[in-house]
Amino acid sequence: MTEPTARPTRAQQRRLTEDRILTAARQLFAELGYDRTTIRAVASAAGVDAGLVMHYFGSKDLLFARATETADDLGEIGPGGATEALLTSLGQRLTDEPEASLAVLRSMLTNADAADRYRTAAQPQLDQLTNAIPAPDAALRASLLSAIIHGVLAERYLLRLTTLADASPDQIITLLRPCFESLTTTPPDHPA
Amino acid sequence: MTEPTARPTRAQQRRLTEDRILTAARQLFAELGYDRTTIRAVASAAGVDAGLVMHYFGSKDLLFARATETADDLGEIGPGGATEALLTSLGQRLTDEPEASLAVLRSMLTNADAADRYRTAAQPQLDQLTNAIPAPDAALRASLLSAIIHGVLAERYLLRLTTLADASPDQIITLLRPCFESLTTTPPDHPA
DNA sequence: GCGTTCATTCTACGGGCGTTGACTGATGGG
DNA sequence: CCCATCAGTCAACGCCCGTAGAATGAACGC
Repeated sequence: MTEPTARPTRAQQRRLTEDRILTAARQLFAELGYDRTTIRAVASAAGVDAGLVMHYFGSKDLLFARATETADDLGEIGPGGATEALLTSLGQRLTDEPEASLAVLRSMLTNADAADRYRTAAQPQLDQLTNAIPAPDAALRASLLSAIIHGVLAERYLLRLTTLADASPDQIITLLRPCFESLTTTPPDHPA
Repeated sequence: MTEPTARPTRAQQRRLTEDRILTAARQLFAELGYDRTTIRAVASAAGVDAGLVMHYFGSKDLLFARATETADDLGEIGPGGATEALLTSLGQRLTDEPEASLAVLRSMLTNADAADRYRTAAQPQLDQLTNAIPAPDAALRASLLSAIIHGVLAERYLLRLTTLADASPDQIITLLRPCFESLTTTPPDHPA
């Protein structure tokens, strides 16, 4: 009987190496942004040669696309449940921010392709959110909510405004709840 | 009598050229961010040689610092007037966003040095805002307000999320007012 | 066992970058 | 009128980047 951990098959090895590369890439893209992240740096962080990264991923752009593939979903949004769905999602992203999400966030701003890719990927979620908001300007409200969430994440993780970086997710969520509520619900009509 | 527009003195000429360079730099930094903006591109947009830009500004970093010098002030904030002060300032920036401000916004999110410089520059305003908020967690509230504003500006001008890019300042401000109010005022106590 | 596939490395290229310093020619003060 | 000053150009540097392709040696199918 062969040791189970003995020698990885070639396919396993390949998958392992690709994963190491992707992990390193996510970390560096998140930390430095697209431009300042070099293939050589990714390779060396993953303990391989730059040529291998090219061989496996084809180009820096493709590596970036693979590294930032992400499927953060809001899940089902019941009617009126938009606020809680958003707060839950935000809470998660404030607790353990996945590197990939940060990489997207940072790189959207420097890489036009990343921005496009993000726009396309985020549209369904934005639509879903829009549908959950009972207001004529639901689409704009949804955009504002998205902007607020990104703003908070950006200042916490990218800009590292200390007050915001040190705050607990609970504090932030408590303060933001009324905000989200006012945007997800139409105020009772009382004209002029 | 000499023609007033005849021949600019050497000092005038210098000032004019520096201005052309700074304008071009602001535009490019805002559009492309720090890394993708090259001195050569700035120079050619200003109609001069790259060497001249170095000669006048010393380095790319210094050029960036000069191009993004900005003094957007909130003005005096009376007690309880924080919401209106913020909305007014936001309204202005939604109407005619100056290039310099966009350059800062884009670059601070993608360049660590720019982020540092911004943090320092913005601290006084953040403090001012903090002092205008009557709550124990005023500092965090101020940070959140700043995050919201930046989030909205970023998605409107940098990411160009269409819904947000097309909306009128008034619409945005109307939707955001309750948000700002909930963050600048402590809700009436009603424990447990 | 053998030939092939494939993970991985090495070397090298062309290009663009920030930056430098020598150069040129107009300007302007004494 | 002359000479120092200064706006502005030009060519070159060293560096690092993304990328290509040949070389190597172990893993694997037959």
